[in-house]
Amino acid sequence: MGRGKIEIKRIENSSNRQVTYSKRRNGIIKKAKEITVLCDAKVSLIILGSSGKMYEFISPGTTMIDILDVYQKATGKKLWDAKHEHLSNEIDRIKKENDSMQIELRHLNGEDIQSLSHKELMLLEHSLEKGIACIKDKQSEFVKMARKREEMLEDENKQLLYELHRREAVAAANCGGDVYHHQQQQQRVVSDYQTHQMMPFTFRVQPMQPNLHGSIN
Amino acid sequence: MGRGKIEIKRIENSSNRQVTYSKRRNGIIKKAKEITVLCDAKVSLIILGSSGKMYEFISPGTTMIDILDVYQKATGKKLWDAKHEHLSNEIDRIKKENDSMQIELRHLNGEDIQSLSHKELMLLEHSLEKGIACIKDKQSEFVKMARKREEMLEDENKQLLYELHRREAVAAANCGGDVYHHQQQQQRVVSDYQTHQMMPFTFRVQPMQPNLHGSIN
DNA sequence: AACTATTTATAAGA
DNA sequence: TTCTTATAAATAGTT
Repeated sequence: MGRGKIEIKRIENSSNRQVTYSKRRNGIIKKAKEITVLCDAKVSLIILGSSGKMYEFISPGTTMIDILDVYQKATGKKLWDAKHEHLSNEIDRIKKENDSMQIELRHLNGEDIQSLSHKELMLLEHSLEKGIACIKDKQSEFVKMARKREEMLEDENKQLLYELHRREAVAAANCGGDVYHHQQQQQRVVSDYQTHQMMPFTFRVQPMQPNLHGSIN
Repeated sequence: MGRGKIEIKRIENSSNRQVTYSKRRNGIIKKAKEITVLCDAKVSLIILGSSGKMYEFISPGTTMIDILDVYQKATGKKLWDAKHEHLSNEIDRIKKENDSMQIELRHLNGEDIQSLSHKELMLLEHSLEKGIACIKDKQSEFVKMARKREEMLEDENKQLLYELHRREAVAAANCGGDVYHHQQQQQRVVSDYQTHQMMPFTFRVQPMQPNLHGSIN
């Protein structure tokens, strides 16, 4: 289809080849568009010339991925499947692990235990009791810690109370005189007064109730 | 290019469309081959008709994967990368689920509870106790079942024992005479003797101990 | 890039 | 489907 007939073999003249490439490339893409419209066909067409520039046509209404999925199924060739097989296997493996954990959790919650044997129930119970024992341990630690803090606060209160009374006595004796005379005697407790300069405050003198039911952390 | 000019729009007549599809499909594939030879081009062409059958042409000297690699780089579109990403995300998601279940399981086993607050420990303990309660329920069912079976066996034993004594008495009276005279009186129990023909056996006369610690199932 | 002679593709008919 | 053929379309070589 041209001024002369040509053999279908590589065009040796580079610029002729380039021109022919350009013309025929457009021709093919046009044909691809036409068959898409005329015949409801799905076409994927990629053309790479020696320049490296890429030309493509994908029928509207589909995607490269759709077409390649069909291609893979039809040819049995693997494009990305091989790469994904490994990931898919990984997913399966983890999902199984997941399922068995889910079952274990349900059992530990006392759900779905209809199918368990007596022996399995015994093991389960044992496990639960071990869990409770650990938690009770931990909780008694909390209680001990609370007691200790309580005792410390109580001691501190007593000392503060003592110091307060002592100062009141000194103040009464000196009647507006040198209030700070003995202030180095009780190092730890007095240090707060040095910064607060006799700010008014209240003492807790009753021991704290152990706080077992609120959050400590 | 035919007897008449046609508009480029869907061919409504189905058989015409099919014929045109077939002709043009061959035409495009021929053109693809030609441009490959004439111009050193690399072509990937996939055509899907409404029949579902796939036609393809890949320039000799290259592969679909080669061309698609270029395609991905040129377009920035993700073909298998997209799927890859999706699978990776899926794995991440499941792994997280996995981890949290693992932690929950460890907590239920009383492990790794150092970091838990008092409140969390309370919830955990409550959950464990609920689990134990469910299991104890189930176990008491087992015990009831065992009791029931035990009672049934005990009754049966009593009846068998009674029957045995009766026969011994009859045998002593008749002294080798008609042993089977009254054998229809106790239907259910006697039926076994009919098949076993006075085989020697032992009775259990003590009640069974409840079997709570072995497997019943 | 435009032109155009010619080849090629193909629409319609058999 | 396939063949035929008139005609449309593509394009090789030219400008």
